[in-house]
Amino acid sequence: MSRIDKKQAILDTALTLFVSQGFYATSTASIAKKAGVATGTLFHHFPSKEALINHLYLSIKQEFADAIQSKISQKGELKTDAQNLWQVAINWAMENPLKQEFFQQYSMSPSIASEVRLQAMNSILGFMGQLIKQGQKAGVLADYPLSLMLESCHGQYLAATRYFIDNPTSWKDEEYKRSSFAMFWNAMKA
Amino acid sequence: MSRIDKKQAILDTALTLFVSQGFYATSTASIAKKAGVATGTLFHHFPSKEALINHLYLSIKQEFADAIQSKISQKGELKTDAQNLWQVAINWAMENPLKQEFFQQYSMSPSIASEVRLQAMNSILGFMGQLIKQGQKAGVLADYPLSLMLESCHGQYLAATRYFIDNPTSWKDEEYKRSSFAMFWNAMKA
Amino acid sequence: MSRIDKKQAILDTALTLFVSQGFYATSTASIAKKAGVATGTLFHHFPSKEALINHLYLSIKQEFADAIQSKISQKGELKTDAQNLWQVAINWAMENPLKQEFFQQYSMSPSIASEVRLQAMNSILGFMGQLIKQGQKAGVLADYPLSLMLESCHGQYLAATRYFIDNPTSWKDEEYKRSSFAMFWNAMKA
Amino acid sequence: MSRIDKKQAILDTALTLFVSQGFYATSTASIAKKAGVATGTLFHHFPSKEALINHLYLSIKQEFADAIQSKISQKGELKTDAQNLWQVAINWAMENPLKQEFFQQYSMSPSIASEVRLQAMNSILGFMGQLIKQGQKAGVLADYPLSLMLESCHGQYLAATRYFIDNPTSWKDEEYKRSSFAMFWNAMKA
DNA sequence: CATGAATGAGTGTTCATTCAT
DNA sequence: AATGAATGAACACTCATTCAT
Repeated sequence: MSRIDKKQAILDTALTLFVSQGFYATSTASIAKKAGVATGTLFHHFPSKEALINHLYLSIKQEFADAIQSKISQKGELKTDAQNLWQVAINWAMENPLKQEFFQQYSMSPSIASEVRLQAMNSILGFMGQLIKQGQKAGVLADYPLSLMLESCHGQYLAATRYFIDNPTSWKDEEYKRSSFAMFWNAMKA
Repeated sequence: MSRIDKKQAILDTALTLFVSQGFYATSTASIAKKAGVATGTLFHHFPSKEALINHLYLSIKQEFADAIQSKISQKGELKTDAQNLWQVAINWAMENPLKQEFFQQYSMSPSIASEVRLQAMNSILGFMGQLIKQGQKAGVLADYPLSLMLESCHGQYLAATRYFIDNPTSWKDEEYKRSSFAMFWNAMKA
Repeated sequence: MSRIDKKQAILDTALTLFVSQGFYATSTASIAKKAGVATGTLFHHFPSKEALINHLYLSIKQEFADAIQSKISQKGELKTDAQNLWQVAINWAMENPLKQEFFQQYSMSPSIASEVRLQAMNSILGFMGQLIKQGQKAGVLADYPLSLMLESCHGQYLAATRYFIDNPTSWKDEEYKRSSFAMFWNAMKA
Repeated sequence: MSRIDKKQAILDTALTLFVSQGFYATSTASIAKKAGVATGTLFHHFPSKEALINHLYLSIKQEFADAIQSKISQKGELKTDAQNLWQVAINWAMENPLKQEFFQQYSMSPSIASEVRLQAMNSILGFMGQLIKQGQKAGVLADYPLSLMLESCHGQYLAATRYFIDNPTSWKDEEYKRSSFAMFWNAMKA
């Protein structure tokens, strides 16, 4: 196993254990053991357990942002774009349930340094903010305060993924898919 | 200080410390000290630290449910009722920011036994479920799957309180108040 | 074993182990085990290993100062007083070889906080300083700079106890006893 | 940087760090880093951390012995020779404060193997022993037991250098210089 | 020779919990 | 019921040392 493999093995194992047992109930020793490395190796790559979870948080947020932005295109028809975005975002969650679960658990938790949380939030919200402003200019979206809309979007997304991850078959059901987008869209439309 | 006072002091202090430092970063000794009781006393009232936070969770959820249900009345006009409900619910959060923050942090956290979480959830959602079903029968609310709507409601509520607790002055601003309800209502309306 | 007994057992054991193995080679666990208490108990009485050795250092210095000052009397004839002082001080060292060894090892070591070292030093040196000044005024002692004389006294005392502890039978030999005092006294006399 | 340069860099850095932080508080990694070499390199030159400090101790003792012996000459007048010796020895300490401080800290510490300490001691004391014996034969020095006098000399030297290193300007003051030698000499003279 | 990633035994310290008073 | 000293398992983290490159 190469250097990079070891680092990745630590990150992967940490993700699994943090989600299934929680941050504090997961000892660094157990991460190292399950990842197949020595305890010291974990601390060779990450200066502390805190640094490990922060790194995990940021890298997953980045991975999510990259996945979304690479797959959506703006063709002009905003509702279609939004529908596409919603589908891609929830698809990502369905394909990465562990990572999504990680967000659900740690987005509000004091285990993640608040500055890290902010930094991650802004990278995504900047992008969403642009979209919403465009929609408002075009008269398609309601003129609610931007920051409130962003928080609402985020809340709806968390709620929808929570639901579909707990009930994965529903995501294959067109009625559920359509309903979830409808609630998301109607909340914001003009 | 009487028995009951001591028990309450422990609960109050635990709430404050769990929210500001997190469950695992808060030692039972520090709770006892700040509450002005001996370390052993905490364990006379609660068999374990886990039992303490579970008790806290359930009692706050109950307090919330009581506060809501005592203040809303169903006059027949569903939208007005909903508006009233939304306002009452967010008011409660604004008046009890520590308790609301506690929900935000622990609703998704493995610190709370999942059965306790479910139990608390159902007591509130049962009530909400009734309201939504009525609205659908009356043709005022859209016919989306009930469980999905409940999750969405919950998500919107969490998002809104998150926002207003972070920006308390906005809750005095009619535009923000109206906007937040509009998003909540439009998401669900027929 | 009572509370105080446990604390004392910890101090006694720490003294023995610190002297025989050194501060860093002595684990807190080994101190606790040999003292017959749990590891946590050590930290119940001393907030840290550092605090333990500092406490040890100060309490032994105090014990030495008390022992000396209780046994010497100033009759006016300074040389006789000095001889008495020298004998009492070395006797103390011979009767407390562990404590003397502790000084030898830790008086110069960075294991003891420098402020603690200073504090201890001053309590003894204040007393010695008085004696020397009296001797100078009486014309019995040479008019060397006081601080230099104090350092020299200390050095002679450390050297003598080092020697007699390594060669305990010599302390019963009048020639050695007389010689050691002669060097001490002649160094300072007018 | 050549092999020898690297080895010297390691020794120099080790000296600095051992003195300023203590042996156990100085990690081999920190020595290597500050010396500008890899961690493994340190272990190419010294089989262990222990070996490193022992080497350091012996080489500095040797350096001291060489410096002293190269600069003193025995002209016959013992007091003058002694004065010269005292001055040269303290001068060396003043010019090599780090190395002197190293002795102060480690001469009594268990960090240095006791056999190494003895070996170093004897190389110097052998030389001093000769001088004292000559002085006694010539009737200039008192007939105290030799081993006791050697220990006393050493103690006075340590005390004097401690003082002058802490108060470097005093060493330029003739009064202090004269006083320190006077105490040293009077202690031993016949 | 030189490197630095990897190792894993060992450390100081914490803390939920117990129990004699 | 209330206390707080005592417990000891568990933890995050360190570090001298090794060895493949």
